[in-house]
Amino acid sequence: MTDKNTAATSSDSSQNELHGPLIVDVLANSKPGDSLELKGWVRSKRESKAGIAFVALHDGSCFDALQIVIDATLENYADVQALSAGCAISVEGKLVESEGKGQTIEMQASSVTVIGWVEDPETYPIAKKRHTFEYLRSVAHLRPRTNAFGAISRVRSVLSSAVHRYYHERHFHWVNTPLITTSDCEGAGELFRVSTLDMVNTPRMPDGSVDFGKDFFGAEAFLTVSGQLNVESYAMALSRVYTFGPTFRAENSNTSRHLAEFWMIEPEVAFADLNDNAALAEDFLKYLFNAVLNECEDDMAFFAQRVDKDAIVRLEQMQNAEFERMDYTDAIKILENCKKSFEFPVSWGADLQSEHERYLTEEHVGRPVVLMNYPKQIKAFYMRLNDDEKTVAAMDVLAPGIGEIIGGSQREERLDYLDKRLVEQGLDTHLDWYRDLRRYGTAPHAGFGLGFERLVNYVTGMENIRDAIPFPRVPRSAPF
RNA sequence: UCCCCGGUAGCUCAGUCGGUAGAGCAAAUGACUGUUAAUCAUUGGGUCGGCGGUUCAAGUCCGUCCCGGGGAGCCA
Repeated sequence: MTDKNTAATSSDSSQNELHGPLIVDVLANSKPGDSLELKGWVRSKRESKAGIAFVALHDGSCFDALQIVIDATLENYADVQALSAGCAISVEGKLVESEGKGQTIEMQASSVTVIGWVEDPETYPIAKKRHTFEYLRSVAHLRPRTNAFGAISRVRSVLSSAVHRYYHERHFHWVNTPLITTSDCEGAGELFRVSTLDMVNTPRMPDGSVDFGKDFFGAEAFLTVSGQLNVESYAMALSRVYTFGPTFRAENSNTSRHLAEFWMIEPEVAFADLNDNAALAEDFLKYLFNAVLNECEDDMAFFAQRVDKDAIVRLEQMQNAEFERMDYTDAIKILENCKKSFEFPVSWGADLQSEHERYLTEEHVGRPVVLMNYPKQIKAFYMRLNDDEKTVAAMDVLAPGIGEIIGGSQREERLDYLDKRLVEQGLDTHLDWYRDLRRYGTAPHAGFGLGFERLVNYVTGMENIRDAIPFPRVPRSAPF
């Protein structure tokens, strides 16, 4: 489809040829005296009836709006007077140094064209006032027009780009694992069924059970809960790989940290052990934080001012701090010996509760903690059994304020050990293809999963994961 | 799924002892020659989440359902 004659390939500023410059370009590159045309939406309008109107024009390309100064002598000034928040307009004019205090540069308009009116300013859901995040969730199709959701969107996009850049620079290859799977044992959570069967007249087997052989894939199918098993097969050929895509869990989880549809990043590295895995997780997170600090200065300043005053400091301090690495067994000792009284008991062999994780990362250490080597009975079948035969080479990265942000492990590469775990978990009749990876040139390998929305929240200081994804899907709610 | 809290104007909330509703913001209109969440004045705006019950009378009390928030479990 590429064509050397298209405009996009004939210029080094191709983005500008779509419809004139964006405000981000103007603020970075233009100077007083330049004439240009801008298109965007009205954030606010202040006017002095006797002769002048100020419109804050926003196009989402950056945090800032550009102030447009409009003289009453303009022939369609009545239109300008009728503008309200949300109107789409096109403005031609000349950049001038601002006489006002809030900005250094502004545009003196020579013409203003209204592209789209707001039909009823009083009921426009994004009125020129503060709104709660809770309310904005109910107008998720309009909330990107606010400062906060504009900023979240740009940070999310920059993070996503940095994820790919980080791995690309280190010769990891992006593998697009399937979203539909017929294996019901990927090891995490409840699954969403994918089916084209008639739910009213369902085909049945003689014993009355559903005949999934007649279903679209000829077998029971689900939305994936993880791309890990699939991406392991590519790690066993391309050495360094990662997935980055949507994931689905049909858990009835009603918390500020869970979504039914979320994005996950899962690197998988051949010939790596658990320590390599922990080092990768730490280096990766630091790279992402650094990217946001460098590329989203204005957006981060907004979060620090309006959402979480520590938003920037937290990421800056991370650059120098080593993540604390701690064995599960040592963590249990710390929890048992600390004076704090917990609601749930602490004992070796039990999974840590939220309150325990929070104590470790927030109070005991005060920065991210990598917890390693968990009891095998509380972890998944694919995690590598340690020499003590009691623990597996698993790790969780816990972050202050957000809890588990990464979960990963060194994988069991020895077929006999893997088979033993599969039998223990009653999965031995499945996953022959996964066993093949251990039969043909097996090798140590390790990887982890990073919840992308949890990362977005950690970076921005936002508290509810429903605000970290454009259109959140949670139990009993998938509007838009 | 469990435990708490909530649902009243476009938004955020108040509403006393049960007696048919109020504020701020937003909006509209007007005033002001440079505003910055402009300011000042005026005006309009209500199925009090749904259903049922108690009562002469319910926003208010009772039951139930729905929706939202916080926390827990599960996890990323």
